[in-house]
Amino acid sequence: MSKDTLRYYDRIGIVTPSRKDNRYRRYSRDDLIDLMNIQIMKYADFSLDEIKGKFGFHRMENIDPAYCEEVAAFLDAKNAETRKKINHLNKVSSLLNLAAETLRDLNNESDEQLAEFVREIYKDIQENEPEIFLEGCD
Amino acid sequence: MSKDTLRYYDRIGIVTPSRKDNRYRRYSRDDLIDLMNIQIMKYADFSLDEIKGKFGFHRMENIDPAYCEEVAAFLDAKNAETRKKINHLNKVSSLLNLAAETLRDLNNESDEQLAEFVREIYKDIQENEPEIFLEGCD
DNA sequence: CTTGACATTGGAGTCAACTCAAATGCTATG
DNA sequence: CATAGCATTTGAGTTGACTCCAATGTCAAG
Repeated sequence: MSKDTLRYYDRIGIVTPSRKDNRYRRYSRDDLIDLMNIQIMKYADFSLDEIKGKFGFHRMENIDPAYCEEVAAFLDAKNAETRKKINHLNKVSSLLNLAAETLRDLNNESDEQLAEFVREIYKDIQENEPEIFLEGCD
Repeated sequence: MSKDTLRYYDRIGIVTPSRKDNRYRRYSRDDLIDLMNIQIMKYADFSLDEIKGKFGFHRMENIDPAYCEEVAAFLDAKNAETRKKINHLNKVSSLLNLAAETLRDLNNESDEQLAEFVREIYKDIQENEPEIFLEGCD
């Protein structure tokens, strides 16, 4: 992580190292553990806001089962989201495959296949835009 | 798409509808096809910049094979990227699973499993940050 | 004690893709 | 012909996670 990033995290209160009397930042072992956890969380696509809410985990004295369950549920939600993204990307990958194939081998029947697939995807897109009216559209 | 989005696309030159003498925008059939293609491209995670470069495809008179191959190669590159993302997200999903499980069932052996997996991921992260020196780090 | 290389701060800039606001123009309806 | 409800424009604001800058402070080596 860059210095600027660390200063930024300090500013927004995500990792606040202690200061000596010279005002220089000093990162404790626990701070470093926090930072490593943050890297992992970012890898898992958590926003800094989400991270800020959920993690004081190296102070492991107070393992409140209710809190654990809460966090677990949060992770589950994130996982559902993640699986949705994977689904989306799998479709994208198929689409790109088909499109490249079609481009390379024109007047193939893959043309119609591609068109069909695009229609599928178009339905997906429209589902995410509920209040669009199709009357008079063609 | 919102009006503002359409105006924005016009501004940046992605879809430029014709104007009547009243200066109102008028979208032709081809414009609409462009817009639909753009929706598909966005679904496939192309940036507007990428879209701007690569698409005049409804004017299908000039099917230059060399150009087709170029675009196909571009799609292939995008696909490789997409597969990488899928890979990443699959790992994330496993991680979230393991983490939730571990949280729900503490002092289980899944704890060590999780730790191992996190170490794996940490390697991944470090590979993307080549010039970090580990001397003296623990 | 000077110098160079760090550290500190507040504040501004960056990116993409919109989104919003204010001032003004056009048009269909009563 | 007044009015409502659209359209137009320029230009600024939004978001998240940094990134950069200038002005200043601190420290270790020579």
